[in-house]
Amino acid sequence: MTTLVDVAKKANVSKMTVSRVINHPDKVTDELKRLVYDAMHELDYHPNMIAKALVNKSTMIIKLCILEDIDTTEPYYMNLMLGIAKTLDLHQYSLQLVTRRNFDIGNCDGYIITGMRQQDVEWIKKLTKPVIMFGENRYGLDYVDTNNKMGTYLLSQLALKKGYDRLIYIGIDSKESFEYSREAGYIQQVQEKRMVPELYRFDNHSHLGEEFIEKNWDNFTKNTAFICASDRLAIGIERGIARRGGKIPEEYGVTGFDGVFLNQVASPKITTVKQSIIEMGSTCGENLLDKIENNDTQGSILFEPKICLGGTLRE
Amino acid sequence: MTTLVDVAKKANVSKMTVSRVINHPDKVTDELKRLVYDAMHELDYHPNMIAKALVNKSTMIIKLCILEDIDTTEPYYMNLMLGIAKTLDLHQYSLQLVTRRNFDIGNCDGYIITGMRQQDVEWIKKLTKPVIMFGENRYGLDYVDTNNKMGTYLLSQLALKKGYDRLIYIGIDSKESFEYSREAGYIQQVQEKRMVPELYRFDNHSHLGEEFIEKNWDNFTKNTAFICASDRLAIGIERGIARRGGKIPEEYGVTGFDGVFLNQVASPKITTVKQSIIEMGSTCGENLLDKIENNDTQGSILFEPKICLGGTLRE
DNA sequence: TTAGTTGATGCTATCGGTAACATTTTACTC
DNA sequence: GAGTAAAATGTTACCGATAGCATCAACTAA
Repeated sequence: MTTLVDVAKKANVSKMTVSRVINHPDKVTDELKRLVYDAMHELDYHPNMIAKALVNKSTMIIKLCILEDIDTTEPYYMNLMLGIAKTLDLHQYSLQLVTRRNFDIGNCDGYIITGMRQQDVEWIKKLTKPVIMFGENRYGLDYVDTNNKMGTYLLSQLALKKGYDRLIYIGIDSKESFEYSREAGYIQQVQEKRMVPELYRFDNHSHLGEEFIEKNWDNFTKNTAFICASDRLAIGIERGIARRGGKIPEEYGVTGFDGVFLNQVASPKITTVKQSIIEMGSTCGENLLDKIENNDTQGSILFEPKICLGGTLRE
Repeated sequence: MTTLVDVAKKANVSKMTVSRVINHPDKVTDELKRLVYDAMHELDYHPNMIAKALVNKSTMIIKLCILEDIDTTEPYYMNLMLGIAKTLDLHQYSLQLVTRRNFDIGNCDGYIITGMRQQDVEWIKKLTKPVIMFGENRYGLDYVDTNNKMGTYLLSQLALKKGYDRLIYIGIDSKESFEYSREAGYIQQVQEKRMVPELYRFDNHSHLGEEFIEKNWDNFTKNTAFICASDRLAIGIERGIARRGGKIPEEYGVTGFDGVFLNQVASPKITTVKQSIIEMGSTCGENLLDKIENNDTQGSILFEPKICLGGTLRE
């Protein structure tokens, strides 16, 4: 493998000059720069990241910590990893996939953490390396997420625009930040129209949505739209309505959130918020590397929700 | 961060002795060893892998190269990565997820490659670092895979034992090694029983299996079992039979291969070969690290197939 | 007793870079 | 053209580990 010294010899300069050409090119004359570039090119020189890491006391490793149990049937985490990996590869960083148990094994330059619960805040705040969360939180930890509030706000708005005159929110029965935000988006839209919010919450299983509809069918006047906090719940609602003979989208509207795999199974397809997890993961990586390399305190990043029209709202 | 020198000072020895305690403990007296261990423990010493990597001219990085288009809705690759990551973390290695395009960016100590086609053999054979393939091949490249042949052999055997008297093989129309092996397993079992093999091949989509059954229904005498090369195809066959009013498992048997997510959707569940991709990935990692660290030429590893009983064979 | 052998431990250079300081060159002023 | 500041380039030490040789003590054999 060619090293700095090889290049230096070829270009008849000291290795420091070569190093400067790479890291502080403005401090080297154009003439020498060209000499060095030529030599580098000729020898097919690639800097040794390990040596660099040693002097910088860095590791070129990012740990991705998934705190939830991983449901491998959901493409969510796979997409996240693909996105992160894309960015890291580009910058020659590599990835360690860790869980809470093996979190402390080995060093790294920064962390991406996802699936955080309240009890995790404490130890996460104690970390001494840059951290970015994937998924919103309200503990002051920087994060990357879809703008959840805006998502349900827009879906509610769309439902109203399509002429549904009653909006019911079907939420996830959990105390996580994203759920509060989704509720908030719905509530804001409804209140702006001087309507009364109606919220129900269930564990995130489609059959719970289905049962809810079946049991309470008589309460649901025609021309109602259900704004659901997840595609799972939306699919359940959809099935429930179908069972009771309700017509979607003519009589009832349904919206979801997420763009999970299950949506492919639904019929008609749910109108939902599509999240590009890959892109978000990629941004998440960029953000973290920025923090690491430029000591930048970026703050959080919200992705604007993209509404993905299915067949569960009119027109 | 504590270093060798810190430990050496604490233990009143030279840093070389500390290094020896770690790497060649047999060359140090027990007394010094204990002194050093105590000091290491007291200072919470962890070797700096980067420095180690620099002298060893290693990188502590393994590249995982997925050559297929990744279908993120399949948990396959997620499981693979989880398995690999588990092993690598344990050995302080980290992972780079690369595609053919960014394959050459940056250095590494070894490769895990999956989704290989024939055209890839050439460049893979030229790699100078240890390689292990995930998925069988017939080009002499070491691999980790389920014993595909044994899988269909056993499923066929089971179907016969359950009393089905005609076995039809539904294969995947591709020239990949695993498919040949699965066919071979079926053929061997059938020939041992002096029966005549009947093989059909389709692209790996359930609807193709379904259509095949519908169109050729009259050919399929009762008491036939379909040995399918994938759960996807098996689900299609199952649906086709159901549509035509055939009874599973009483009149017809079906077996699959893989244990993919879709099986959860099938009813009744397919009798299939369950592959623990996580475990296989983990072994794959161990194998590669062995090759790297011990210069070991391990050869391939076959996992014995585990038959997972569903409701598509009698009893 | 003394030379030779063996085993335990220490010393030094090295891996491939970078920062800090040292030195040389350049440019500009009077 | 000497004096000086600024810019360009070189020298040295160091990051944290390991290999190889040097040293030294203990033990064996003549």
